[in-house]
Amino acid sequence: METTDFLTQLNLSQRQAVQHFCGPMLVVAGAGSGKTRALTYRVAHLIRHHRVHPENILAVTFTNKAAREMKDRIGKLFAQEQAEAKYGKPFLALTAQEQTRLRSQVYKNITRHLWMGTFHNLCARILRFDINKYQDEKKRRWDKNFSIFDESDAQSLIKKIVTKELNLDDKKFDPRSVRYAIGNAKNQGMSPLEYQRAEPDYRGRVIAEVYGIYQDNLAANNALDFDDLIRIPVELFQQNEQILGYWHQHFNHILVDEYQDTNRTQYNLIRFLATNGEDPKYFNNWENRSVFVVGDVDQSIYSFRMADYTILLDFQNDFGDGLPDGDTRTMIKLEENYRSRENILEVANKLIENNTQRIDKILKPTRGLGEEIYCYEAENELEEAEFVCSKIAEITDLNPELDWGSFAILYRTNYQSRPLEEKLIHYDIKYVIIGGLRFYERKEIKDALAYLRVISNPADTVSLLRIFNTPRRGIGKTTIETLLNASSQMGIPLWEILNDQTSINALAGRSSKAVNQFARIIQHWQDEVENLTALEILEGILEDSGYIEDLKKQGTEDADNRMANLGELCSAVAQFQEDNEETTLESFLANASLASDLDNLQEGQQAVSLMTLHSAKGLEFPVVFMVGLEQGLLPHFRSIDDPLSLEEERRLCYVGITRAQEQLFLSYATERRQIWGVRDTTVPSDFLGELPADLVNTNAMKKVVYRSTGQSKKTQNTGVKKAVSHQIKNWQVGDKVMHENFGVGLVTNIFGEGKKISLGIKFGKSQKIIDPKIASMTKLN
DNA sequence: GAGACCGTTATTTTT
DNA sequence: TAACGGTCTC
Repeated sequence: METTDFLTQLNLSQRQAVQHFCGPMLVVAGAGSGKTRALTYRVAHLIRHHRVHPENILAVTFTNKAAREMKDRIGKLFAQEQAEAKYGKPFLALTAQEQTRLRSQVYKNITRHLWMGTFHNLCARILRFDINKYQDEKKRRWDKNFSIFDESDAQSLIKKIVTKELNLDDKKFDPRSVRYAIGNAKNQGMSPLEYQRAEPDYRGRVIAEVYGIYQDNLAANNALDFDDLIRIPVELFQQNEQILGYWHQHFNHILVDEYQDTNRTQYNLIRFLATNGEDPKYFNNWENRSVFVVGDVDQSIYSFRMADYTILLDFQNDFGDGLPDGDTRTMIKLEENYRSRENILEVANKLIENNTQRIDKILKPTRGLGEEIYCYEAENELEEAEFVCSKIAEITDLNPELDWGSFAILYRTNYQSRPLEEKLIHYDIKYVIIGGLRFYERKEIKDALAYLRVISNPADTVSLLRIFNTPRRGIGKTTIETLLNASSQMGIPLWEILNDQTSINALAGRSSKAVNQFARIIQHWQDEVENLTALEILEGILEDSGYIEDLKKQGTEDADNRMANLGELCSAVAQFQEDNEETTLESFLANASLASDLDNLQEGQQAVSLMTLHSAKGLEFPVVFMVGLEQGLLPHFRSIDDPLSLEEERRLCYVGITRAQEQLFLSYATERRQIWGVRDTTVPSDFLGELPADLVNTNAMKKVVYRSTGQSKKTQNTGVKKAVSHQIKNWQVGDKVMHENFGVGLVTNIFGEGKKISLGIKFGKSQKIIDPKIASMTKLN
């Protein structure tokens, strides 16, 4: 339990960080160096020692989970302190009732007032106050009930614009890359018009046009996407000195965690708030004011989301005194690692040394040497999964104190979870998947939220269309088209038409009864929005809309599953209401769109955690398995040719390694199911070669029990497979191939043997002779 | 208006 | 391989 005089529990650098009061400060914090602790204690120290009001502290975390945990820890610190002040004994010695009383008091007086959350969360909060004062270059406006569109909402909206509204070829203007370009523009603070000026060629003009229509659509739906949540406050601050002044005054102390993963817009937001819009170089009014950022360039893994670690590298020149490491008063390095065993750290240190883009820093061990690090070569991804499972079983047998919650399996891409799941089930090991198909992206959850959104924000036509005929209530394409047509010609949201019975009767023809009934249900719950809690509305609308009944009627396993998920959603709403002492629909919705799957990761759940390396950032586990260490997977093939992207892949690997406290297992498969169910041979990751050979045991691991899955695979050359298997395939007449230029073909002849083999292949009508070592061609099964 | 069927196409990472 | 979207039929 953490005691009140927390300063004594810190090392010198940590203490310096915690005691920092005013002015800028950069904390360079390596993995496992106790930076969360430093952040937590500093917030507590500001409140307790410097008498800063919690309301005046803005703390940005990378996930909601991190924010919740930090609030929780701060709450505990104060509860402890007050237990001693009031009752003269430690918190845990109080009765349960006294404990609850104290904790809710601390919540009411302190933690509740902190502005602590992700950029998106905090900005959404700011916008609920001020978005009605914003209008963009085309006079588009929003009001405080705005919906937040997630990535898939945004994507399908853009697809609709590209294919339906502009009649463009979605091969040439792939909605995903268009979305990416728009996101890019937004994160550089560019409006559609500015983008058009910056990219005047044909493609740029088209994208600018899509961007403009996209913003029209968002505004018409009273909706924002993730990027807008941050971009709009920044623009608002630029436009309006008074609003900026207000928030600048409000947030005296700004803390940012994971600063290496902020992007330009987020940086601008911080800069505006900290210096009231002035150039940080010349800003010197730091009285009662600070910017305190914590980060680690070696763990910057979000450049695909426009994160830019040079923002961290520039901090010293930007806000700081710019002095060299020895003399500076605006930078502290935390290098002692309290998490991992020495050999794990050494492997991590050696790996990351290969990167050029860094601040010089090593992880210093404090915990002594640990178990040997193993690297296992599997034949394929199923056997790799087999290895992981049998190791978990073996380790839990030998160490009764470890439960399944002590293990994590980390991979590069979500689809790698499948074979692992299969084997975990086979071994009867309990597991949780973090990420993948996220809870809030499931169909039934999105449907339920769409109902809630329409109730809260009737202008949200995207959500309205989602549920209009879900469950089936006999409203078809023609009816919807007629109604939509009317709404666009009159320039009003679809709901305005549905809200009026006469309009429905005039337009909907045969379906008017069904449409009217639907409209009445929505109206009913809209009327109750002020009187009822979010939970009551959710349960009511699920029943009223016939959604639950429809699922019950189906009676399939899938439908049962969906019902269970809806039940879980109800519990989530209940939980939210309890945690936040806030029961309005509006506040729940604001939160739900931004919730991530990581939020569901509960400690002490006694299940093995499966997640991507990205999701694993900030977490730690006694035993870590990193699977799929192959060229093309880690590093991912899309990053392999670009040196800077390759460095990011290396950081990703580094993040994975540094999650392990006691023991680390690495593995790769020599043959892997790739795309379209086609098997292919693989090459071990280059990163493995960068690890110190004397610390990683690559032998000794083959004797894992292999539980046969049915087909016995006979490979002739197991011993040398690693070196040559990606070059030599055993070709036979009748093999099918996929050729990059000629498509699918059938092997009809084989000429020569061994390395000098050539193949006669029939592609449709034409016959060709091809050297398989040179051709870009893969063998199909 | 609903459901079946077939062909196409996609896998990086996430707030 | 699997999931999705478009088309066709009743």
